[in-house]
Amino acid sequence: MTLSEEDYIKAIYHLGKGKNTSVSTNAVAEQMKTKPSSVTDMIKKLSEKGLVNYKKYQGVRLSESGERTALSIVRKHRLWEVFLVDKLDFAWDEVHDVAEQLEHIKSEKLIDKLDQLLGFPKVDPHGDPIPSKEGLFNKASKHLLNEVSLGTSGLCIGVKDSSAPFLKFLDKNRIALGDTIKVIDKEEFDDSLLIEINERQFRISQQIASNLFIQIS
Amino acid sequence: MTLSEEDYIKAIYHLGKGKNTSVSTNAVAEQMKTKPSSVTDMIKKLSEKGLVNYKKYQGVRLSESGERTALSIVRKHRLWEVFLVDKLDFAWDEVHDVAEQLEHIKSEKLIDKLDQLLGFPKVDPHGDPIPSKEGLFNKASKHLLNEVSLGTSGLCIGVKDSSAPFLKFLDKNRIALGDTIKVIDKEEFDDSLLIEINERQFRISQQIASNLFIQIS
DNA sequence: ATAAAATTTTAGACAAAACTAAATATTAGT
DNA sequence: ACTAATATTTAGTTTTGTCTAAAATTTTAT
Repeated sequence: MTLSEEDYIKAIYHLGKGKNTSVSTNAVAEQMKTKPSSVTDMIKKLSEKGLVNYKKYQGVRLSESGERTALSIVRKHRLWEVFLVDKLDFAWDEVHDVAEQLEHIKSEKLIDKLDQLLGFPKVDPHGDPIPSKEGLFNKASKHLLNEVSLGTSGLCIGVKDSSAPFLKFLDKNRIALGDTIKVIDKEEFDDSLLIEINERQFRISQQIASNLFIQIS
Repeated sequence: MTLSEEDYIKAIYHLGKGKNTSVSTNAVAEQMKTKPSSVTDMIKKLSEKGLVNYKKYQGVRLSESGERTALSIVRKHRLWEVFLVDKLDFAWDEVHDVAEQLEHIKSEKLIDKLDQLLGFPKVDPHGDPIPSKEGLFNKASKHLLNEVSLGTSGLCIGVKDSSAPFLKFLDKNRIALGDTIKVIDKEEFDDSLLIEINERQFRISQQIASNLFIQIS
């Protein structure tokens, strides 16, 4: 597997996850910041290698083996993120680009030992689950904050958007994974929420709420 | 810098280090396991970028900036080796290939933090010095075991050949860095040595001796 | 000193992964 | 159902790093 092939597999995985449908050429092109024609070329190659199922004009879908490959890359990415935060004191908004490079390192032993060093973590610094070696997830039930009913409280366990600007916003507002969040009130006009975290009450917009996962107590 | 450019810079560095002379195209080709014509092409590119000094038919030599680049790669390689051995329990004969990949990861912060995590080591698991961020070495005086005079004793501080077979041989014979070695006798016929390590006396060939560095007490 | 041998460079090609422009297929709007 | 708009693929180039074969230069050996 070349670096580029791995990037495509990961892109197709992320675009297709959840939905049970195939991924369009254009969507992959946008994700990969490349042109649709380049995507077609690469998809053909991946298809010949049996990593994706592809019929002209019908989009792509990962095959069994493509899925395994994707999960192994995601596993590596997330373990490296944990390493960067737990062992090297990176902030959670600084890890993405480095993990993006580290995920391509080829050594099964390296990843097994890293997993061990980190104490077999189940989630990465953004609360995303780390697939096991066998490609299995912790399917913990989690809810977007903007979708839970008024009065609900729960543990903040993850973010949907893990871009640096959003994570920095959370830091600035002292919202961290592990905090208990309670939804006090909802404003009908703009769907903003009044929430309580550690005795503090404040208002967050719908955009913020729709990117925070909580586990309902 | 592409991956390939970095590999060439490193190869030229290793071939030229010590000697104060330029490196031949053929030598680089052999080291890189590629053809001389490919080397010529790459050298031209590196020369345009100011990383090497090159005149047709006269071999190459790293420029100031090429040297800095090489040292930064060597620093990364050796720090990762320490990480693999100290933190992930790799054996010293298993680290090379993985470090070869890790050395290309681009993040200054990553390397600084790694250095800190490891306690600012001065040498890698094979006893090779780790350049500082500024590209400075610990120029500890070390001697090849086959070159010291009879009766000399000292600390085993490094290996010249760090290939897996040689390192495995040392493990099997319970010779490790940090051991005190004394040269008891030398056989004129084949230049083999009778040495003493931890009360044990045994004979090693000239080939072995010429790949062990000691620091004379 | 010069011919033979070895080394190095040039020229021309190829594979991977990207691109642009043009052609083709699908989807959507009326 | 048919046309317009959109999405996708094809064809033909480009760039990077490699290769082979041939030409040029340097070194070695008589």
